Amino acid sequence: MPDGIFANAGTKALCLNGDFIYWQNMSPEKIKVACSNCNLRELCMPIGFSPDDMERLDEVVATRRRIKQGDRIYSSGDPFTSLYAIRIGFFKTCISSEDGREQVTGFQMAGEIMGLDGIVNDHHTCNAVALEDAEVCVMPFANVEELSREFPVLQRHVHKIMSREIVRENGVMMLLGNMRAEERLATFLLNLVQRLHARGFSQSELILRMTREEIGSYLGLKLETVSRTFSKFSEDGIIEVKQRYVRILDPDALKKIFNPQTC
Amino acid sequence: MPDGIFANAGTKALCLNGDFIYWQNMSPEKIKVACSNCNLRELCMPIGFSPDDMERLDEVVATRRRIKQGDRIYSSGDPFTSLYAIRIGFFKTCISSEDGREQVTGFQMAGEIMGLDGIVNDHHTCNAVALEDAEVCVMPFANVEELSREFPVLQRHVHKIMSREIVRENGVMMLLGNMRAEERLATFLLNLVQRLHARGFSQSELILRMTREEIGSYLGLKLETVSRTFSKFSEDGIIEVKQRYVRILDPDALKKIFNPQTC
DNA sequence: AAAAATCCTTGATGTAGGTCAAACGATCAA
DNA sequence: TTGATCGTTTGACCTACATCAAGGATTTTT
Repeated sequence: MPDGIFANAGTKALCLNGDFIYWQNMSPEKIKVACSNCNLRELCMPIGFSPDDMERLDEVVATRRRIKQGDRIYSSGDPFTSLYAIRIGFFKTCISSEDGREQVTGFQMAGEIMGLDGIVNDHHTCNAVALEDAEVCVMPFANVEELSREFPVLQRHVHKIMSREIVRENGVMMLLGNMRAEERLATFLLNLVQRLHARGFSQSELILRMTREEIGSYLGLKLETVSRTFSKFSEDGIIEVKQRYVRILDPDALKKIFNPQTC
Repeated sequence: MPDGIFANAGTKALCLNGDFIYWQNMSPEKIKVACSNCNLRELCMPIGFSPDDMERLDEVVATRRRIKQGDRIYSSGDPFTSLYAIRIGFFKTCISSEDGREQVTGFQMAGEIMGLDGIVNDHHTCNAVALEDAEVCVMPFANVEELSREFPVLQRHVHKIMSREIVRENGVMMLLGNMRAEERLATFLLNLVQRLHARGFSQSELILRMTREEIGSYLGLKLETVSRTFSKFSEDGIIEVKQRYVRILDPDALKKIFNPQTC
């Protein structure tokens, strides 16, 4: 199956990725680091700015940073300085307890913002690990706050991003507290594919960037259970799985598992 | 055992509650609604303001609102207008899925801020239910944002509050995803008593304001398991339980359960 | 004060998912 | 090409917690 620069290359990948390919052929130094000419800005920046304002807004982004697969943007305990907007790549955030247990707290893809956990204590409390080679926009939080004071629409945007994360985590609590394995995995798949679709990818095909163990950690399941549940879905004709490749054959069935009543 | 106006009346309750009693004897209309003369402000407002600034800051709080036990400040679906700072009382926040399953997402006490979930979609996504008669300060979010632009220290404070909630929920994910029943309940008790202690209450005694079922919902357990785990702790001499009353006899043992390695 | 409704406890039994183990497939380095 | 490593699948068995049930305690209603 095809696999592009982007996290999850489906049939639609190329049309969205055209300028990324162009961009990849340039050295990072030559790129104008600016939101105003970034084709992801409607994902990570507020919309409805005037061209003039947009130029001022470019000041939030200081630099870009490349992160190799397996490397971290930041680790638990690191001093907090910046938020990070994902340009390319796929990340997980995780925390680990003193006795070594790891909990994946989220998976992040292009256009999403990372680092919010660091604000409260001026230090990060989780690790942000690249699950594939990635690039992020570094937004020093001082810049974000300063411009937020100037631009109410940016201020509102920052608040919404944080609120969205709170609401997302509420949903994960529901998942971990109340759902059974099949429901958890169905929810997970539907959420992933929905976010990918919003980025121009297929709504039926995806390449998982994470291991069964990482999925399990996020969903509060062991990797064997994740694997078995994938197999179960496959036997039931709901999905087609081959290692990291997943094709959703019957999305309604997935939604039905996720919510038996309404569908 | 004594029980005051406040959520959890321990031995220290009275010394902190003196002016609350005074306040309760006044009609709410006569109270000057202001942070500047609120003895909880160091909990819900940034510190280090000049008296002049403090006066401006009083503008964030529009009114106060009393909520009877069992009533809600807001429900899922309600339009979002304001944040709420708890003055008196104890709350739970919860979400419920279409098929009726309820997930308690948090318990909130005096000085804590509620309503952040509503920012992202201009509607609330959870219910805020008073577990005892309560009173909150209503802070219209437009005021908060406006003053945030004017006062960087308030802006930073708002960001920290939201970040703190994100970090808290990360911790709950670890709890729900990785811990066993005893660890969950031990963590829960230690957290509760620590927050109460920060408010001047005993660090060994508390009155639970929530049912076993609500604790169970928060911890991803059934009420019977919560009850059994309480009994187990009691048999082991770690705590003393009598219905809603809990006395922690051996806090180190609780910490050990919570984290077997370090203690 | 009696009745009703909640909430809590405890016992008996069931099961979803964990644990342990083995084998298979894919990837990568030599 | 071969061996090593890592991730995945699948089977057999086990256990922590859920479920079902009954009785007791506490609070609320009448």
